[in-house]
Amino acid sequence: MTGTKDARVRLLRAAEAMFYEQGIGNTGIDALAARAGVGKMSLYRHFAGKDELVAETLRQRDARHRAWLLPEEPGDSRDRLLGVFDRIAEAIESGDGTFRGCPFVKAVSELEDAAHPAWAAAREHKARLISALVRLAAEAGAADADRLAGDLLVLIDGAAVQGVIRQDAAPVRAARRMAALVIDDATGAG
Amino acid sequence: MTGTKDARVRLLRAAEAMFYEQGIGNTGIDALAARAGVGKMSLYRHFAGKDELVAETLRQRDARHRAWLLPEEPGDSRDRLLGVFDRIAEAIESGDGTFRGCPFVKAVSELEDAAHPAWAAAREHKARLISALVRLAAEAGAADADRLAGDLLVLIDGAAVQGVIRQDAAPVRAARRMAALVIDDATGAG
DNA sequence: GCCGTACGATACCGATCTGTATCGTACGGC
DNA sequence: GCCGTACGATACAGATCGGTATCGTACGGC
Repeated sequence: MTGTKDARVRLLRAAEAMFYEQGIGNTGIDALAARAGVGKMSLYRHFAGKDELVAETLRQRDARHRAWLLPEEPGDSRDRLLGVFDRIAEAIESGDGTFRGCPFVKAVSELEDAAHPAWAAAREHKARLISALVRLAAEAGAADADRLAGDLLVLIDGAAVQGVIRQDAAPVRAARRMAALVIDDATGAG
Repeated sequence: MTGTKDARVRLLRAAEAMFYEQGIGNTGIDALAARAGVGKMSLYRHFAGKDELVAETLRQRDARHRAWLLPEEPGDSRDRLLGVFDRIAEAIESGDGTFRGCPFVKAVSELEDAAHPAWAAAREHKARLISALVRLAAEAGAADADRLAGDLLVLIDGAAVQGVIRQDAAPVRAARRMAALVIDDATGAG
């Protein structure tokens, strides 16, 4: 390996940013390698091709994205569940038009072929996110934790999509309100 | 005009289908003209370019899409609002993997540039859909019809996105349940 | 019956795409 | 100190992209 940060991680970093900012189809291999400061052939030395790079990018992002939405912090389970919407609202308000929605939804939406490896990565991410939500829902005392987690994921994705189309956090706050309603309904709180 | 159905409408029909099925970026001009049974030059006789064709396709789809989600039918306003989710669930269950989510969300998600004419078309569609929802929400007796309509749109888009990723109508039914909860909460029903 | 025009077909343009081949080179393990 | 290897750079291949130019033609208005 060279003294530089390893071509592989530089490629993954550049790919993650460019795929998210400009779209996967609109990001060429040459531009990607250039931004990574890497020879084009290094891409094909480390990945089978662009599709595999896309999938690996999402796989790497999975844990980070979940940690961002549900950081490990002490606190009430209900607050942590609602915190997801605060993270999204912050991203919309602080980022100067940088927010482009859930990276996994975005990727899947661009890659029509459900057999694309990115689809598997996206589904795996959503499954793991659901697992985390189920755990918190159970901690919060939900009668049906699975159901509550599924409900929350609908609200999360809805909030992200609406937040993108209108560049506004208002729909996210609406989702947060509904989330509180649904949580309280599921936990028998008032 | 020739005896055929007018090149313009054939192009719009083919474009709408292909853009939705395979994505905008993945649909080439040549393939599009071929599927429309039209010479390639006819496309540029009727539209300024591909971008304008994309936008016009969405503009044409707007009214049809809203009529599909909220058909003009007699009946309780609350039922009509909830019917939106039944339409989506039907589309997922009947279509053999054909459902790919809201066409406007899909287009916007693929076209990064917010200045693309398709963005304006998508926003206009969502605005008109909101107006229709506000009207029904008011009819249903919502204290704050604007707020209820916004909430419902979050649920609608969330349902569509989740329905696509998992090819399953379960998230749509979850959204419908939440919609009922939110409507009753807003109208003081129980 | 003639003329204008919208048409389908096709060849072409320059740009860009993914992926490959081939360099010279600089660094690390032994 | 030498050798293997991972590297950056670059040229190239074959395909496809959006868009233009140029045909011959068939139809409708008058």
